Amino acid sequence: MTANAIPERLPPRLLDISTFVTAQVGRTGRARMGRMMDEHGLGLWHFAVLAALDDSAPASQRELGTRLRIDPSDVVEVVGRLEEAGLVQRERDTADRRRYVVELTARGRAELEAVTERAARLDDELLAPLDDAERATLTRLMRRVLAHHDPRAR
Amino acid sequence: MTANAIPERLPPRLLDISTFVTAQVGRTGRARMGRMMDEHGLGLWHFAVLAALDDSAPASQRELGTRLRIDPSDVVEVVGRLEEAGLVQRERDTADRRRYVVELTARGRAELEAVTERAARLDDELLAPLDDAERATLTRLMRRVLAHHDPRAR
DNA sequence: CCAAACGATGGGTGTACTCCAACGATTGGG
DNA sequence: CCCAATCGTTGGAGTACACCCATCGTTTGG
Repeated sequence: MTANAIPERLPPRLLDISTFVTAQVGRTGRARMGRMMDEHGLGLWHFAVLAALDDSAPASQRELGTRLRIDPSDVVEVVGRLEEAGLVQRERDTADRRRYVVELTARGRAELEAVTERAARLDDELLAPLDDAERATLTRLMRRVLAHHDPRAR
Repeated sequence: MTANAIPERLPPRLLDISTFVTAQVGRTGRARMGRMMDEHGLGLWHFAVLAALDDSAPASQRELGTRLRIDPSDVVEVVGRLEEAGLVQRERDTADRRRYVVELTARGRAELEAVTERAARLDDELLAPLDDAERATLTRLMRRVLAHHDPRAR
């Protein structure tokens, strides 16, 4: 009589809502990424900032903030930790001494490379049940969806 | 010179990570659902509980908790608000008077119906850039992915 | 009949994430 | 030369979420 008669199943109504399913998958994916970054002593934001610094030239902290939609107040902490870890370099702009010029260091670039590699592997784990073609399809569709809601994703 | 030279674009490195893209989409979807539920005076948990009560018979609060992975402590508040709103009925189990039997009321069922309808419309908005076939594909793939990570989704 | 188990409840903790107000330093325009 | 605006910075508020624990009434089993 101790056997639980309740099936450990989520309500069909919820499973029929793509938003719910997507949010759940996104949540677990984000959690895994977070745990992975923890092992590198960094948070998810740090990864985003490193990536932003890599793909476009050195930027001021404010530019980083607006680009990644992080509040300027929070950028301070993120860049600060990255600097402490020796992953970025922060120097006053000689032209405008109010702003900092934030730049990737060699170590920062290497770390970004390593994290990117691990992220790709986590992606594989997340989409494990899908074959290559299905993963490509899913990724393509999701990117279109994201681009529709966030112009920055184009 | 006031024109911002920084492109309002997310770093390609991030966009190449399915986990990131999925998490972003999930975030906006969840936010929209939350706003919608707010208009009904409820939170996302309340929707989940109503759905759980609808699809399977009346359950105890503990069963609801384990099924939806909500801490028993938190179930109390959710069910409490639902009862205040007249959407569920809470009575002592005559067989085991320790437990409550939580049940949907007529109003609760109607509210669930209304919320489900609105959720479906929000789903359409979320997947707006995709045609019907693509939406079906995406939903199917995402459900398989979720099922892989959460046995309750099968 | 009494100790152990169970469900419901209330309270509190810790952690992210987001946002806002204010300040010193600096710049550029009037 | 002065004043408004900008940048980085500090500090803190607010919310959401997931936990954990102590308590109380009830039931169960020896």
